[in-house]
Amino acid sequence: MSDSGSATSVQAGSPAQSHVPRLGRPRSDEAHRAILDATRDLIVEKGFADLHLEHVAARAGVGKTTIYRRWASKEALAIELLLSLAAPHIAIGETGDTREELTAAVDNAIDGLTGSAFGPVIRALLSQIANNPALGDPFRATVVQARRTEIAAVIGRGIARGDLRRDVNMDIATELLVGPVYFRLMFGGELNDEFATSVIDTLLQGLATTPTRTHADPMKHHARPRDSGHETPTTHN
Amino acid sequence: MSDSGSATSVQAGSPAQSHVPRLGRPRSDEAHRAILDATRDLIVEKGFADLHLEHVAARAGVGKTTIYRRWASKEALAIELLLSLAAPHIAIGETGDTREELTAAVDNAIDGLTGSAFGPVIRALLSQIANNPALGDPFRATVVQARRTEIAAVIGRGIARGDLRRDVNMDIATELLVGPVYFRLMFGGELNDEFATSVIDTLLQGLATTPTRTHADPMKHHARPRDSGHETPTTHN
DNA sequence: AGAGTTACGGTACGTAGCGTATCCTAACTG
DNA sequence: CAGTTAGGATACGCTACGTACCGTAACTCT
Repeated sequence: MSDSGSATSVQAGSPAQSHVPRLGRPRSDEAHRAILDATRDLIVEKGFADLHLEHVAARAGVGKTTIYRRWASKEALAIELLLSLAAPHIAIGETGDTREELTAAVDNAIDGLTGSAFGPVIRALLSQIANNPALGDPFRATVVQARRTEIAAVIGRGIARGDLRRDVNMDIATELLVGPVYFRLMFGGELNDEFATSVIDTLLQGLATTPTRTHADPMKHHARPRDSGHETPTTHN
Repeated sequence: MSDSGSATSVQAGSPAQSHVPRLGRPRSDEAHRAILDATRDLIVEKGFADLHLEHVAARAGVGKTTIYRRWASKEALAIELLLSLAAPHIAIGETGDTREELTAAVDNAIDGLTGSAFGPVIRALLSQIANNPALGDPFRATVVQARRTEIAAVIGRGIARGDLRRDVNMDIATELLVGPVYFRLMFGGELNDEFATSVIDTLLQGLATTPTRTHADPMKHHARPRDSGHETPTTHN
């Protein structure tokens, strides 16, 4: 198993990478793709719980052996599929308009979940991601991290433009932007443009640089929201 | 908790409720509890995918038959367990302080997920909730709906006190409050008081009555009494 | 060209959990 | 008491698991 040389635990690594011509018959890229495609289709059709490698092998037209030789488990196969599906839905273009870019962040997440196989696959793998570090860690290290970075860049640009508060917590902001999307994915609700707009509308009031020092609100959160025991911004009424 | 007799589709119902003494030997409450407890322990230990009813039966000290007589499937058993675990973490007390109550909403979610078996169980069942209507529908109809209602009440009180904008969308607000919690549950991150405070801090600026207008529906809602029409701070620097 | 090496698809195997059926016993009603 | 329903236990056929083995295919090295 010289293949596992760099592989930490889960991933098999695509054979196309190895330019070093190893001994013996090389692994078939065709089989690799066929297996991933069959896995994708079967997860979408039946869900992860009813994904059986014997069926994958049959649909992909390969032997069971070929699958087991490359992936240690159903989960390992699934995470590679998941990562390959997630990639196209991360990047956010720079338009110069902060609101547009933030909306794009939410729309990106929605599109990924509704417009491709990524949605069904991640839905099927949520529990594994949340529970199984062998599957969750690579996902967090790539997909989640990439999205956080992308959104942080958007927020950074928004701050630079003067549109957003300078003390915005990037992580919290990311979670506020994307959390509702995943909430609806799990617990029901439409995932459409109107939803994205509402999230941004509601959220921007907190992210935008606003003259919060109105008469009603005695400018509590200026730099650090945690110092000086926070009296509520709840007004007296 | 579960009611009696009316076995709709998923639920089996606890026999304790039925005051009508039906014929024959009554079902054992003791066995019922033992099964649910064993299910909880095994889900926490091994996850839903590796939950096997034969193991549940063995650990609970009952026959497999007894489980199958009461629950139609592994999922049905799991949803009853889940609902019984979720109940204690929904209600939000009325303190008169809007910020406190909103924080309580987030803390409630966090406490439920970190301080009881509910967290591990729901983590294990996320995929099922998202994918399997037999499990997801009852969950949404009870737990999710209850939380939405509770938070809507908090927001309603905040509006009445003049602390929150009158045009707040209850659903969006709920998702913004709780979504980040579930996001971290799935994708990593601390679930503690500091996190809750940050979420509220960031979010309140959007929910609190502040003289900011975003972009959509320019002024179809109530006129803004306290401030002159402010420009959108979000775009076109 | 031939030897060596590795991957291929296919098949067979023991293991494990599924969900059902069947058994006899236990508990409760009338 | 008979009638009815639930209890634990066991056995069954089914399906998928993961491994081992087969003969063949593809590639490298000498």
